[in-house]
This record gives sequence, C-alpha cells and structure tokens, in this order.
Amino acid sequence: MSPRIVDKEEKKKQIIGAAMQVFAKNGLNATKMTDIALAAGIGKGTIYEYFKSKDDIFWGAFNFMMEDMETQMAKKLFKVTDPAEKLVAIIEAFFGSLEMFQDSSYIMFDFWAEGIRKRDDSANNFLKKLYIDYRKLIASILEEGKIAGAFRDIDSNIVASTILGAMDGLILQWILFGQDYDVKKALSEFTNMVLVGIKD
Amino acid sequence: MSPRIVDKEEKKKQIIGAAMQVFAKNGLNATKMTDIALAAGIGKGTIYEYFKSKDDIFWGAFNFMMEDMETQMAKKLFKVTDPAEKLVAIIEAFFGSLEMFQDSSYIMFDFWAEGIRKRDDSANNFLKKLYIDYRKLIASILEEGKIAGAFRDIDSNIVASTILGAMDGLILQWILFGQDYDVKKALSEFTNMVLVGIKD
Amino acid sequence: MSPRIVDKEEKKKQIIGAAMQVFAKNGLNATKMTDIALAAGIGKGTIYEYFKSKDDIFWGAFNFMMEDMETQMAKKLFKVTDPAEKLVAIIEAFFGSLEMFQDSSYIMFDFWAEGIRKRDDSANNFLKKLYIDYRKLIASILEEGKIAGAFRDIDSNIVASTILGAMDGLILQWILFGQDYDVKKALSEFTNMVLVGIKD
Amino acid sequence: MSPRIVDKEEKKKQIIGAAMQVFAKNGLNATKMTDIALAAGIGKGTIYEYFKSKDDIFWGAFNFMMEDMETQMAKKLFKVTDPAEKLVAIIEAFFGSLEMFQDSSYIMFDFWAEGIRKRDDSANNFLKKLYIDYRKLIASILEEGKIAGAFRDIDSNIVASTILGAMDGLILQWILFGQDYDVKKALSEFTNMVLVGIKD
DNA sequence: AATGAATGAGCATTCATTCAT
DNA sequence: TATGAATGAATGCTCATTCAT
Repeated sequence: MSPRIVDKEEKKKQIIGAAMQVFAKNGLNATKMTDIALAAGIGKGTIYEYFKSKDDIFWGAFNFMMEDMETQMAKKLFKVTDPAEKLVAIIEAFFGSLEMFQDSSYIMFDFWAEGIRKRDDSANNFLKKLYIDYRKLIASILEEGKIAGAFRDIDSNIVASTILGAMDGLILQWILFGQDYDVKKALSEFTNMVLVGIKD
Repeated sequence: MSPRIVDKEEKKKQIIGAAMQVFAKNGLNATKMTDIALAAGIGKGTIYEYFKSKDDIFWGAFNFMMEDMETQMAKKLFKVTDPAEKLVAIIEAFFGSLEMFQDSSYIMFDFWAEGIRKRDDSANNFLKKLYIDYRKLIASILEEGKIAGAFRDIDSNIVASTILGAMDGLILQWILFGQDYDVKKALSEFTNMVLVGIKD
Repeated sequence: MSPRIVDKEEKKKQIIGAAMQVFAKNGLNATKMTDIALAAGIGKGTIYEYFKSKDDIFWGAFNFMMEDMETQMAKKLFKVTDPAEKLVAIIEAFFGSLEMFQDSSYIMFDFWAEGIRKRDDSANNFLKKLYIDYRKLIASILEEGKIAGAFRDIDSNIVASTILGAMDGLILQWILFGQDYDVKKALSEFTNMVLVGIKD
Repeated sequence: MSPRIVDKEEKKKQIIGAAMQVFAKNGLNATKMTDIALAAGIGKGTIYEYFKSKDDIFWGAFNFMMEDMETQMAKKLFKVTDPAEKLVAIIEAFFGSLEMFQDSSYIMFDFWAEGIRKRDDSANNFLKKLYIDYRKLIASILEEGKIAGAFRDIDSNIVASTILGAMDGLILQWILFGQDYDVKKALSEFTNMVLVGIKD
C-alpha cells in the first residue's frame, strides 16, 4: 500500500554531510553532482528529491554550519557572566564548531568566496550582515566589561572588529595547517594578548 | 632586446589589470574569457597570444599582486631598524598593497579559495609556503625584539602566526566593508593591542 | 468474469479521462506522469499497474476517442437511407464526438502531430489508414447518391477527400476558437455549400 | 587581423533549412540539437551562435514559412481584381508556399500542436490571431463579391472560416498523402464547389 | 493492489580553446 | 599580430520507469 518511508530531514543532513566533504576537497565549482551522489552513496537523481540545485546544497551546508555555531555559542555564553570569560566563550565556540566539521573545513573558503558576492538585496550581503551581528555581540560584551571596570576605555566597535578579524585569521591558519598548527596555543596566546591589551 | 618584448609585457599587465577587475567582481568561475576580453578592450582570441589559459591569467594576477606586496615591504623594512617599527612597517605594507588594488580586492577571496587547493607538490601548497615565509619573517623580528629587551618572553612562532592571522582577519573586514570600515583606526588599535600585549 | 476485471477496465478509463485533460492542456511532451497521477487522484506508480508507458496512455486515449466516434457514426447512419442525409449524419457524428470530449479537444493536435509519425509498418501509417477508411465510406455514399440521381457526376474520391478535409478544417477552428466559434452555423453553411455544390 | 567573415543572416537560413527537415521528420520533441547540427553540417555549439535555443530555431522556422506565404500571397493578390479570382489566388498561395517546403511539410503539425499552446498574452494566442487575420482577408473579398453581385447573400464571416477550414483540411491530406494525393484536382474541385456554392 | 522514493539514461546548453583569415 | 567564428567536451538537471514496502 505504501512505499518505503524515509526521514526526509535526516536524509537531507546525510546528503549535506557528504556534499560538505566533496565541496571541501574540490571547491564548489569543481564539485560535480555525480561526486556528491557517489559520496552520499545514492543516485544522482535522488539528490534532486531533497535539493533544488547544487547551489541549494551549498547554501544548505552553510546554514547547517552556522546553526551549529550559534547553538554552541548560545550554550557556552549561557554559562558565564564575566565579560572576559564571555569573550573566551565566543572564541571557543567558533573553533569548537569548526572542529566538528574538521575534515570539511576547507569549505569555509568557498563560503567566503561565494558568499561575498551573493547579495540578499540590492545593497547588502548576508555575509556582511552576519559579520555585523557578531561584531555587535562582541562590542556589547566589551561595553559590559568597560562598565564593570574590567576593560580600559577602548573603542568597543573597533576592538570588536579587531577581535573578530583576528579570529578569522587564526581560523584561516588552522584550516591551512591543520594538525601542524597548534591552534590551542595560538588561541590562548591570542586571548591573552587581547585581554592584556584591553585590560584596564 | 627588441621593443616588442616591452610591448608584450606591457600588454600582459593591461590584460591582468582588466582581468583582476572582472575576477574581483564576479569570481573566477563566473568570469568568462569574453568578459576579460571586453574589459581589456581586445579580442577574445588575442588573450591567448599572451596567456595560455584562464588559469594562467588568474595566477598571473596573483603573482603580480604578491610581487607588488614584496616590493612595498622591502622598501618599508629597509628604512627602519627598531623591531616594533618593523612590525608596523610589515602591517602597513600589507594594507598599502591592497590599497593599490582597491577595486579588485574581492579577488583575494578567490586567491584563497583556489590557492588552498592548488598544490605545487604532493604534500605542499604554495599558499602554505607563502604563509610560512611571512611567519618566519615576523618571528625573526620578534626574536630581535626579545633579545633587544623590547618584547617579553613570548613564543615567537605562535605570536607571529597570531599577528599574521589578525592581519588577514582585518583585511577580510576591510575588503568586506570597504569605505565603511575605518581600517586605519582598526589597524592602529590592533597594532597598539599587539605592542602592549607583547611588551616586556 | 470476476468483478476485478470490470474494476480494472473502469480504472483504465478513469486514468485515460484524467490523462486526456492534461494532454489537452499541456501537450504530450509537457505532460509528466506526475501530472496524470495527480489529475487521476492516484499514485504515480499506480498508473503502471494499468498502462505500460506514457505512450500507452496516449494511444489508449486515441483509441478511446476513435471508438466513441465510430459508435456515434454507426448509430446515426443506421437511422437514415437518403445519401444526402447520410452525409449530414457523418458530419454530425464527427462533431458530436468532439463535443463529448469538449475540454480535451486540444488533444487532437497531439494526436495529429504524433500519429503522423507513428508507423504501423515500414510504409504505412495508421492515421493514413484511418483517413482512407473514412474517405471510402464517404465516397461510397457519394456513389449511392450519384446512382440515385441525387448528386451530379462528380469524382467521388476527390469530393470525398474534399469533404473530409473541410471537416478537419472546421474542427480545427472549432477547437481553436471554442465558444467564440459558431460551429453549428459554419457546419450548416458548409453542408449547404457541399450539397448545393454537388447537387445534380 | 580579422577572422573569417560570414553572412550571419544567410547562415541562420541555412540552419533553419536543415532544422526544418529534421523537425519535419521527427517532430520538435524527438529532434535533438545534435541532429540539427549534423543536418546543417556544423558543430553543435555553432547553432548557439545563431539561435538562443531549440525553441528559437523552431519559431524561427515558423516565421520563415509564414513570411514566405505572405510574400507569395501579396504577389498573387496584386495581379487580380475579380473577387472569385482573388479567392483562387489565396488558395494557390497557401499551397504554393507549402510546395516550396515540400519535404518539410510535416513540420506543420508541430507548428499547430505547439503553436496552439504558445500564448502571447494571457487570453490570446498568436495562432488564433493569424487565423483571424486570414479570415478577415477572405471575408472582405467575399463582401466585395457580394457588392459586385458575383456572390449570393452569404454570411461572409462564416463562409470565410469555412473556406479557411477547408483549405487546412486539404493541406492536411496533402501532407499526409504527399504524391499519392492529387491536390491539384482536389483543389480545383474544392474551388469549384465553393464558387458554385456561393454563386449568386 | 498501491505507492512514492530511488534511479540513471539522456539532453540542452555553456564556454575555454582553437584556428582560418 | 589580432580576431571572432567554430567547436565539442563537459555537466546540471529532468523525468519515465522501477521496485521495496
């Protein structure tokens, strides 16, 4: 009476997982639908039962990753109240999420290269917006710290973007050098630099 | 020796300049040879008199940019001896070069996304090597500073990569936000943070 | 003998009815199996329990329509003996049948376009044969009329094909213009023209 | 200095000619771009230098045929003034044009099947409009004839559409039976029927 | 019997590259 | 040297059909 039953949402995730590996390895452009199908262990046509296009998979993967990052961040931020600890929590959430997608981390470069040109409306771009959101979050923590007397009188927005930028830069190197790069140490060194640098 | 040679080289640069604009605007993949020809004001076939392939233009552009960066850096480093000043010189050279290619800056994202996967030999990748070179340069300056008693006892390699990463991150934001991003201020704030952070 | 058989046949007709609507609306090519299933209110896979292929449905619909036409014609011809009345009966049967499939009438164009190329044997085509059959039928009536002295000495075959052709042409316009085309009037005008034109 | 020079317009016609043969033989749907390229003796990609899509070729062919028909009609109508002769001129122009495209005549069926569903605006269809134009032309000639006392008091619009329909029907048979169908005789018989039928 | 999830053959179209002029 | 017309390899996507349930 009824055909096989599948958990659509679960299968979407399975395809995204497979696709992320291939995207990471070869880049968006060099990744062929056949490769994704092969990696997912399904037929080429089956992909289209779950995604409208190659692009749809790509941005599906992006959203998947961002959602994970947000979840991790929310969890970590929830536990701490001290501004300095909050900064550390944010930094750790960023890296923690990437760690989850370890072998797909190269995909970040494509997210950047593609995202930068994908515009939501005539003037703005979703990647910019994402950046602005995080900058605001960090800036608000810095303000908290200033009021609490933990940080000196810095320009919160500028320092926030500096911190954000530095994190990106570390992520780049971490992705680039993988195992060979002692990200933990760099991270603690960086965090230290930041905290010392902005301490009151 | 013949003047033709000079013309050839000049025309290659003209094509690279045109190509960089188009690559920056649309990305490597979405850029068609026709677009480049149009932007350069020449015929599509003519491009092949100067470059072997689209890739050849792309990496030609990359080398062009890197050479300019190195030239700027050499010039600035030549003038200073103080380790702290040297760090500032390096940071400024990075941004100065990007400023030169202002309207093509988005091309950086493609250099990253493509470069990360372009391997010179089985194990190593030229982008990695580039990174390692700059890290060594910065680390050596940090060592100088430590010996001179200007910097505290930091792990030079780790801090060097942290500085490099932070610069990348700032560049990303600068590219992303363009005019709206006060890179000079962020830069000075960052430099300040670094120097304070590592000061003895 | 088992009631199942009746159900099967009934369901085939139900599917054909649904399919005809979709074929008529979108054409053979643009009609997808999913559309037919949807229109028939059954699952896509179920169609294959009753038909071998899309083509099978299409030609099933054709046969269904032809059979209806023949039935109507037989009924009408059975009642009359006068050659002129017989001609009118044939003409009316053609249109009567189409009227039955009113909202599927566009399907006729696909029957033509596809049928013309579907060959039963290497040399001949079933649509041709159908045509020849009807031509013979009309010609035989014309001969009757000539013998009875009702029609003048015309070339029966030529006039028959002319009448047949004219009917097709009227049908085309009727389908094309639907409600806006007063087919009854055109029909009576046409019949009049024919009868006057061939009257002894 | 300059690449090979081609007469773009001439080459478009060459491709249309080749395409018409293939369309006629296999129908729009079964015709593959490769077939057209092969028939035209060019590469598959070259077609796209001259046409945007398969559809573009198809409707290009339609327009080509219609333009030829109009040219022929204009030429023939120009020479005559008598209403009865004008009718004959129109009929002959229709057939003359088809004769020109003799071996492509089956394409007419696809023009019908596709054209009927291709709408220019929400309510109307270009094929309908074409029909209406020709009906008007014929009706105006009939009116002329009535005024001149050559035709009896018929409903010009109805008779015009009848004549148009009959022509279509004859064309169908002519296409269907080709050589075996004495279209000249059928035509003269039909013309005769019409003229006798509407004679005052 | 009924279903819709899975599939891959098949095709329109794109575009880097070639080459006749 | 410069050009753009010509090309076909390459690929995203469609959809009739199959088949596990």
